Amino acid sequence: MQNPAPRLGRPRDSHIDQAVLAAARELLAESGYVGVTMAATAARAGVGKAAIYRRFDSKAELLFAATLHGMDIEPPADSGSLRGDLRAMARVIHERLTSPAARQVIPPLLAEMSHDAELTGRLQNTFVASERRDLAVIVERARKRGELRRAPDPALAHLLLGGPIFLALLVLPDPMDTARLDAIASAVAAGLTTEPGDSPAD
Amino acid sequence: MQNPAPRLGRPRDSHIDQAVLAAARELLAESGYVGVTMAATAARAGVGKAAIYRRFDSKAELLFAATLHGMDIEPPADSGSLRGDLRAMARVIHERLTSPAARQVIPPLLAEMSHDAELTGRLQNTFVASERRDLAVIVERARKRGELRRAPDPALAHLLLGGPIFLALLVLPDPMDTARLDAIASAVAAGLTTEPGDSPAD
Amino acid sequence: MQNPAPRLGRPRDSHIDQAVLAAARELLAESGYVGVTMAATAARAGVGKAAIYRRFDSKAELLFAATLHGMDIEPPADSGSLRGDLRAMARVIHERLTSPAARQVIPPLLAEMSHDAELTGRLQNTFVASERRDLAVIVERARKRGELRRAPDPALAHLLLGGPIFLALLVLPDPMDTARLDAIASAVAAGLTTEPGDSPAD
Amino acid sequence: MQNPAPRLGRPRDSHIDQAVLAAARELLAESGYVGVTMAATAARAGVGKAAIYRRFDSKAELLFAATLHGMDIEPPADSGSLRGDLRAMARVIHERLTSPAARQVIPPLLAEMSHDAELTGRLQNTFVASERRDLAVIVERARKRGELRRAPDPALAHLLLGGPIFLALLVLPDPMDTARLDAIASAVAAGLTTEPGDSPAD
DNA sequence: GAATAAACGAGACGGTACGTCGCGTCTTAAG
DNA sequence: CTTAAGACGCGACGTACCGTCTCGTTTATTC
Repeated sequence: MQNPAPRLGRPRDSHIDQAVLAAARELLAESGYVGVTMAATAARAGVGKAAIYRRFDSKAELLFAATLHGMDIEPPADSGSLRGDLRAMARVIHERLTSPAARQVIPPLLAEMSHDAELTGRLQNTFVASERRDLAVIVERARKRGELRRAPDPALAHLLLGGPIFLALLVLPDPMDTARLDAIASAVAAGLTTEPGDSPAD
Repeated sequence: MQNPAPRLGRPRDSHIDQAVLAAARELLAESGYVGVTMAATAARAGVGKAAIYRRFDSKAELLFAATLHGMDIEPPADSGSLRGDLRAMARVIHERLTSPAARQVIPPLLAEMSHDAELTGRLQNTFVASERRDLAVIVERARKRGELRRAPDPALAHLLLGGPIFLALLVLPDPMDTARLDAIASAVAAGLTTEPGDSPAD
Repeated sequence: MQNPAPRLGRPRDSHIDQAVLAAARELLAESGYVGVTMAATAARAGVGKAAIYRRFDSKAELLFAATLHGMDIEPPADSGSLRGDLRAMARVIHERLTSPAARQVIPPLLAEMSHDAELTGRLQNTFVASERRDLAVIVERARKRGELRRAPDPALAHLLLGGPIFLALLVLPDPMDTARLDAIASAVAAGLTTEPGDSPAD
Repeated sequence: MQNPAPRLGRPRDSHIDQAVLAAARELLAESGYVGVTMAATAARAGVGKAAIYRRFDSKAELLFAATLHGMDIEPPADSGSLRGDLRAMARVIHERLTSPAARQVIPPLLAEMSHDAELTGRLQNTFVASERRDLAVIVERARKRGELRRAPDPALAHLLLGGPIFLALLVLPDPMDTARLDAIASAVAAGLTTEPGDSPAD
């Protein structure tokens, strides 16, 4: 995305924003990430290519905005237990990652990250930051509940919970079922609950 | 890669295999995945493009072969405990994923997977299958040792252990340190050890 | 150019006319015809693009107005001989065509003529018509003087005198010197003086 | 055009040369210079754009090659008189300039000359140089015949004869008829025959 | 040893997306 | 109604890269 606030001259037509994003989503669904073309998107939206490039610096930014931007996750409700909270959280994370659009778009965007710092920031912000924030809440809740003696690093919790989902999305052929999702959440809950010193050998 | 066995005519020059792979690795280090060009690779190797395409079906296959192929992981030694085995395994997985070449190459290859079934198989075989096999050994060992009452699904173990490492590689800016790697392994060990029914709410 | 006479609402700011033309001339000198951009001209003049298009229909019209319009040639003084008159006329024509601005602008405008009838008319009026008129005067003067038995077609005279100057401007690398200009005028004078039937073979 | 002589690798397909030039000529006839598009030319020729750019540096070079290149004028036959030779020469020049393709292409190419030195050379070579050469022959023939005491500068002769034709082509609406062409040639013959000192006032 | 078959270096080829740029029009708010 | 600013539709440009094909040449195996 680009700078949002000019106050002089003709203002951006917000209908175009919507038309472009919609066109991009349609083409993505029809032809996949590679099949989405700036020219085709412009044509589908009834818009000039320049109008797109005025809003998005690149195809990657466009498709990010069309699919992932604003897909905020809701703050997790208190289920009464750490494990319950993690299960809910796992489902939320999973859901967000496995929408058809997201499945199409995430791998190429991850590939783009190496040459696009701005996109990198955007992706990290969308996924990592918000999820860590929510996990911090969950973990703190568990500590207050007495399930945890000390609240572990939310970043660790995020890796433990989100990592398996992420890996499954990217390299496994078939989507995960709820049972497996719950098994992951349970294992993470157990892993977080057990103190580092609890195990016999260290 | 392609079929290896014609027996007529001039045989393949095996020097070329090496020269091409070396050239690809050099260019990858210099310019990143996108910067690697088949033409440049051929030129650098002192070779025609056809000689490359005779060996590799596509740029993706070439770079896979140049960086990831044959990077087999050694079967994990018995450390005496599940947690110790997982720590060793975590380090092995991490090491393999974070070589400079692998970091450059993995994201684009993941993106390529959607339109290249052969590559998909190759990647899954290299990463998922071998790691699952090794984890199966580890888990079975722990069961025999008495650490686990029932051996959990190796696929689950793989997701739990490999997922966090994978996620960190792809979306986090900085590499993981050993402490975090160990923390992950410990948490996974605890998660696997705790029976599903042990927790109060299920 | 466009219709000059609105009488309602805010009157045109005549400072803008000058600023635009000056900006166009500056940019023309700096960057040549192609390098002149409507946007850049507007910016240089401190003016909106609309203010330019309100005055000129196109880039071609603008640059015509900025460089050639009003460049009227003075009626030729009587030098006492056809040859003298033609020499004076040749210099006038040459001078008008070889100002730096004119050299930059004439070839593109000639190219534009094929798709712009209005511009065609303007150019023909500026160059052909006025020069023919003046040549008609010169030729008629020569007839009265007795140098010519019959006044030849002024259009022919114009082609004979203006053509060589034009050709030199467009395709020759270096500008013409006065000697050559005089030689051309002399030859044309001789050519017009000699009756068609004077030559042996016809 | 570009360098003609590689001896390694796959040779240029000369069918493509012809197909591209033919396509360019067709499109030129259908849509005019501006209407000719590199993409359309490629499509029409059943060829990739790169194959065109490999042969021609720019649209201007392509259209030059498609219309004017190789349009050499034949050496003028001896008609027995300077005037006859000039008439023949005038017709040859006129004919070359007024083919439909040439009429379309010459004005834009003249406009391109200012930013394309190579094209400038090509055009000067095609038109100026060859015509001067032929005129030198004609003038020398006339001198030997005794029609001229001294052979005038062929460059001057070229300006006098070619200039009017050129001017008529570029700025006059309608094509010239043969009568006018002959009148020009006659006038030039007379102009060249008359010695500079013959006229009363110098 | 000649014939065959394939590999080889070089680079042309078809195709196609990219991002940029300019033109001339349109849309604001301000005057 | 004019102005400054600048967004808009359109569409061409020239570049780049992919993966394939075509040369002429080289190098083994097979007849």
